[in-house]
Amino acid sequence: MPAPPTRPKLRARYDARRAGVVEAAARAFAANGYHATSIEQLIAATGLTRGGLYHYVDSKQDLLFAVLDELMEPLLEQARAIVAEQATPERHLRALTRAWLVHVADHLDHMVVFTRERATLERDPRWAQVRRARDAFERLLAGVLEAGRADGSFAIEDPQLVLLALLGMVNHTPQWLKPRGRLSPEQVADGFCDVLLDGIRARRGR
Amino acid sequence: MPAPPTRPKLRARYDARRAGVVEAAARAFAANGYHATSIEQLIAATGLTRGGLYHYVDSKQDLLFAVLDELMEPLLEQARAIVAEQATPERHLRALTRAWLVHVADHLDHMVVFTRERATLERDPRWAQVRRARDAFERLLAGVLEAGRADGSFAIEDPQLVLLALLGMVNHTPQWLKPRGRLSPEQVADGFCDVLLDGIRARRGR
Amino acid sequence: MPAPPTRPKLRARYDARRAGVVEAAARAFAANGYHATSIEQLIAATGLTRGGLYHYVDSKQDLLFAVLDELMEPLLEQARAIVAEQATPERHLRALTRAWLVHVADHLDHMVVFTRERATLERDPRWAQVRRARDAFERLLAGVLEAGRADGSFAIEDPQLVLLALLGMVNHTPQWLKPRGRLSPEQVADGFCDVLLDGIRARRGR
Amino acid sequence: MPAPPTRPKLRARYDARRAGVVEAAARAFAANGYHATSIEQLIAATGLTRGGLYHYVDSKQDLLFAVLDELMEPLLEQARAIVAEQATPERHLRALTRAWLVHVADHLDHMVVFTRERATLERDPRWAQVRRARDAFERLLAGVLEAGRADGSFAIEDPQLVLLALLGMVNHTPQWLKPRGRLSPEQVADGFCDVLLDGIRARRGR
DNA sequence: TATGAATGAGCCTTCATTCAT
DNA sequence: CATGAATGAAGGCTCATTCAT
Repeated sequence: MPAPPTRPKLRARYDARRAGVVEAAARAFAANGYHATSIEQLIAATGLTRGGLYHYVDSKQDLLFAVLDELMEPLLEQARAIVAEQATPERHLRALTRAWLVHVADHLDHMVVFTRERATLERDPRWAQVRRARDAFERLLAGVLEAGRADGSFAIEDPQLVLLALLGMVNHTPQWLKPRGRLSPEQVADGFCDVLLDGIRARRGR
Repeated sequence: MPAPPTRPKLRARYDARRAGVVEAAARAFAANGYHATSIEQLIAATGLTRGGLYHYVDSKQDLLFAVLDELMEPLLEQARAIVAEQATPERHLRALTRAWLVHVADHLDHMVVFTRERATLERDPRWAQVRRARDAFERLLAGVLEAGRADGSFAIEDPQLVLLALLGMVNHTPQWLKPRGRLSPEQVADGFCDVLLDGIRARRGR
Repeated sequence: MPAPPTRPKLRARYDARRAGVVEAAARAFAANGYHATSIEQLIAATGLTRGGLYHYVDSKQDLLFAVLDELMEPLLEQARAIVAEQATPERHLRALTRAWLVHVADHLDHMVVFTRERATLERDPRWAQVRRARDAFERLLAGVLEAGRADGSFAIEDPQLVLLALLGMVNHTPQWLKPRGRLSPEQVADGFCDVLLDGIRARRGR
Repeated sequence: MPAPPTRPKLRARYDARRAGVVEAAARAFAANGYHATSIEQLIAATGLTRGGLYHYVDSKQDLLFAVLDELMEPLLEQARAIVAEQATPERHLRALTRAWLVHVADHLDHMVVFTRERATLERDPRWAQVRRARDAFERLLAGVLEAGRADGSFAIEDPQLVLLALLGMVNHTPQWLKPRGRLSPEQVADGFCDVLLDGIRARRGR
């Protein structure tokens, strides 16, 4: 991969093409898995030539990380903005879950790649950065749960387990959520929060 | 792969060795991913030679399905036995979740392989059988939720969403559950059921 | 095998190299048999590398069919041109046999491969096309014999048997014909026709 | 291959089984080619086990030569008996061709193997013996033609070419002759001799 | 800048044969 | 006698990547 062009006009075209490549890679990796996706398929999907692809990309692994960077960083930013606002823990929890699920729904391919290729990635130093972002996001969630416990609005026995339950619900989502399915991402988020907050046991007065 | 021996003595040894191969494959596939695991690594892990491995196995993919068969079929059998017993929906739910989580904890590698290699497998006809078992298990869970709704013990707005929430919690488990971790599989199961049934909202009288 | 280049200059070089590969394959397959010829031998014969060979060829079998396509199609074309001309059946027969034998002599390797690898090929769908060409050629020969019988110049009891006799003579030719042997292909063709037409029995007035 | 048993009773069973193996090998080699036939297929065809097969056979190549020995030696013996009898060259020629074609018809598989696997065999010292038998047979045929020329009954311009024509006709036969086809081997032999002797040109007085 | 030919290590699998039991 | 587990070299093929043009 030669250095990207510096003149703005060329740079714009370059960036657009690289984005297209990453997009195509996300789709292909999600559909067939990273290892089972060949460079050949990628050039077919992008319309580039063999050599052309390597103008925008250092290596196949580079593409994998490019996909993941599009996933975690923006979500983390949003999440930080949400918890920075003044609100009750429940409101924070609901807002975070909504933003999170919308983001997931907008990046189904990226999510699939993220959860599947952990083994592929773990040995690469760049993985640490991706993981840092994910951990930071999870800590924000944990903080909200803790805040609720502290102010008495949540009755949580094992905070870690509750966090893992929520992570499970949402991270499992890409396995079944369809872009134009019965439920919108927001509805799913609300439904999950309802379950998490109130459970499904029938009670008098509900 | 030649036909397995028929004489009982030889057959026993044969079966034991094949089981060892499948076991090693599960570990390797879970650790590195199916595609990134080479036959070379497998023979190193089993102590067999290149050709020797193919006495017990038809192909690498055969091994993948052997791993999955060990996962789904026994769980499904247990689950059927549980729901066959007379009990309240809550008891059924708790028992199912316990059995399920214990099984998952005993087959962490298998689970990791199962959730990760879907793309690898979906084109193979044997996948249909694995999927059928999984679907049957999920239908048992759905049936229990429905029974609770019918007898008024569960207040569920969207049964499918609740089922997906539970599936998410448990299927996500192999990502973090450690064999001798802080919580036993039974504790995790109980914790998940507590959350699912009662939620985390603080209420008077709890 | 990537798609062949489209720019004429590159295409020409590509075609020439592919032809060289097919040529070398014909030689090697004829000398050692298809199965006993390894890709290794082929790359040694072509000067290409392992991977380089696969730029010009899809598979070893592809090479086998490439050899056969060079054999049958051009012969069939020539044969059609010959029978299209106005002439007596004897002249047609002699012209066909000459063209045929010259073609065989120019493609000794291809012929050897063709007659030997039938079993290898018969399961491949491309074999049907090769066979169609061969059948068409044989039908042209049969037509000439029939025309001779119709116009009274040939006295044939069993046309099929005569055709098979001629086919045998010529198809057996690659087993013994040497490129610069005592007899030219034309002489062989004429000799065969003499035998076929007049036999070897001594008669008064010959 | 251990030494064959010497006690007559055991020897008989041994010989019968070995003959069965050779028979199965002939069929398999003819159908699929020598290289494409695996030992696995052979044990399936014979009902023996892997190791059992090697009680009757030294190696796969051994089998190939066993097939060919069944082919050439008996034919040569018959041919010698025929030319040893007092008769005209034409009678000799007709008798030889009949015996030959009957033998070919009874050993279609062997013939196919013989003509196809030349390349496989040529490097083996045992090939010399097979070839010697074949050459001897061809010399007998050549002798008959020569005798006819000498006594004035055959008018032959190029004896070698005529011999090659006849060899071609008959050796090509296994490509199309079916066990219970329209023509018996004897009819085919007679037809070939008719063509070879008298040709197909219409003449007054025929 | 863009091309596509070329690389060569590495992949999964097959196979004839041997030998301890 | 017979078995079938084991061998390990060799097979055909794929693939991410490089580089002369």
